[in-house]
Amino acid sequence: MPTGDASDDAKAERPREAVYRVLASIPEGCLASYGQVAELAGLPKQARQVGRMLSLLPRDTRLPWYRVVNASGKISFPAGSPGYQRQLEYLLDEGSAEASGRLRWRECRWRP
DNA sequence: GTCCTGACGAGCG
DNA sequence: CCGCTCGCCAGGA
Repeated sequence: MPTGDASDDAKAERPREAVYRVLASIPEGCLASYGQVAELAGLPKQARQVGRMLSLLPRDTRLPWYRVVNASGKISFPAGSPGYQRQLEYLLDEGSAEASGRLRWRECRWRP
């Protein structure tokens, strides 16, 4: 076999799994930034990749995607959009946000 | 192959 | 605090 592309497939799925793992490890009541998740997943400087993966998650996923916000400490959906509303709901539920929509940032360190 | 887009982030004025 | 630019990288047209 002239090429070792079989390992490429496995390689392509590694980042995805790593992100899911980190995502699932975010403690309830905490918030993490895309960049933080990317770094913990071994993908430094690739916050956008994390965002893209989250956008591909099925609606019925059990992963706490809503605990991920941007580095400004805000929801990365346009205010008022469906995604924004949904995420805000979850965060209100966990006490990570106020009714006004303002998020309560907490410096959370955890072990993935 | 190139060009544009995107649930981002840091830097600068 | 706001808006703009550039860097990063995967996907789709």
